[in-house]
Formats: sequence, C-alpha cells, structure tokens
Amino acid sequence: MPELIEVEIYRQTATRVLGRRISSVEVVDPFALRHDRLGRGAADVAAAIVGTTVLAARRHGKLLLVDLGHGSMRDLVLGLRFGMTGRLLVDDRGGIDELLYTSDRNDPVWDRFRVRFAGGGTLAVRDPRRLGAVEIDPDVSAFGVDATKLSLSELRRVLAGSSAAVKARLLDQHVVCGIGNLLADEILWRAAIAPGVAASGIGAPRVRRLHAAVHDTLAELTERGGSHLGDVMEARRPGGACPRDGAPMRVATIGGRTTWWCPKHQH
DNA sequence: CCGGATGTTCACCT
DNA sequence: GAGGTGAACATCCG
Repeated sequence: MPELIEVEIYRQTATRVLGRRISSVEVVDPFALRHDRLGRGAADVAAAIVGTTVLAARRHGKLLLVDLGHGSMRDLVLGLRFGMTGRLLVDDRGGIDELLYTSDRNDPVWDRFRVRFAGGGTLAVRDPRRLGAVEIDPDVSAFGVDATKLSLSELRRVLAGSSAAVKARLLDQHVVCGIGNLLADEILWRAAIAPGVAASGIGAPRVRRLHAAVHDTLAELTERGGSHLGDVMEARRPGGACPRDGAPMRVATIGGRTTWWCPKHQH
C-alpha cells in the first residue's frame, strides 16, 4: 500500500468531499467487507451510509477513517484500507497518479467501493489486487501508536523485552502503525541498524538513532512524495550496492517480508 | 511460464 | 504466549 505516507495523501484527497452528502452506493465488492466484525454485506453498508454527510477525514497508520453523520453529529466511521495496490479516487481523480507495483492501466472494473454524492461527484477505492478492505466502525483499539507520533520512550518500550527482529517489530501494526516494508528498510538503513537484530538487544544510543531515523525518514519521504522514494530504494535489487558505502547489499526474508540491507554499515 | 511485488489475516507449527 | 511460516486475495512485470 500505500504505507503511511500514501494514506496521508489519500486523507488529504478525501478532504475534498467534506460536507458532501452520500446519495448512493454504486459498488461494494463483497470481498472488501471480509473483515467486517458483524458480517455485514453490501446492502447493510449502503443502508448505513446513504444519507450521511462527510464530516472529517482522519488517518491512523495505514487506515483511512472517514467520519459520517447527520448534521454535525458523527454517527459512524467508514474505514478504508488499501492493501498494496489500492488508490483513493475523488471525482475520478487521485492524489497519486501511480503506485509502485501497479500498472499504468487504470480500469474502473477495479473499483471495489464507490459512493456518489448528492449534487455530484464520487469517492472510490480502486484496487486491482483486491487486498484492500472497507469496514464500518473499524476497531482501532488494537493498533499501536501512529509512527508519526512515536516518542522516544514509546519506541524504547516497544523494543524492550522482544526477542523478535527489530524490523518485524517496526512492521507490527499492533505495536507501531503506518510503517510498511519499504519504509522499514529505509529507516533501518538510515539508522545503521541491521534488520535482523533482536529488538531487545538494541542499546539506548542506537534506540535514539532509530527514533530519529523514523521521523527523519517520514518527513523526508513525505516531502519527496512517496514511500518508494527513499535513498536505499535503488539498491533493493540483485546486485545492488549500498548508496552510502558501496558494499553489496544483502537480502533475506525478515518479518515475513523481503528485506534489503547493507552488511557493512548496518549492525 | 514462474516468481514476486508498499499488506493483512488466518491456520498451523516450534 | 511469542514468534515464525505459508497460503490466500489478483494483476502486472521482468
């Protein structure tokens, strides 16, 4: 997905529909509702949201939260998740034209969820691979702190006492949310920490370095406009060399994801 | 043709 | 209980 940075762009895109009233639900892929705790179907979603007005667009990690209500009263929250290939389109335009690993094709048959507003316009989730999801009143209680708000003491706490690889810890949305595979590799590369080291084995000076790298990376890649615009990105390929010191990059599966790192400066 | 790709959940191991 | 693995979803690309 869309990691935190892309979803934040989607959130800003979604603010274009603030104040609009939903007049109809045009598409709901039943598969997109697979995580609904109450087992609601497309008709239930339509019944719940038609007639409501968009009050706010918020983000928690990689989850986009759209507040819906009548008047200024919030009645429900629409949760949109984008998987790896989902995009948000407002009035058939997206805030992001292209995503890595999606094609240049932009086919409306991939719209998994689409609403129409009274007075015109639409909001849609277009997701070729169908990895995204739509939820009414999603449970956000299990999520960890949003990565943009991660304090040094919180980072210290989530690393302490865990034998898991530090990268697995950063990717665990129940611990810290918003960081995906590319951001995690970039953050650890900048922090000079090897992704496979046990979280609890990272001493205080390196935790401070990691904390700084989290925020520097998020700020800089937000400025550049995408999670895929990190310095180490070009080296994430067979034969890639570390942009910092030229050493051959290593690759392994860590935290269940393909992981690239520099064995020379990341320890 | 095959394998993998910004993700998440689940069953099933150790 | 914690942590790891592999499958599933569907499409495109090398």
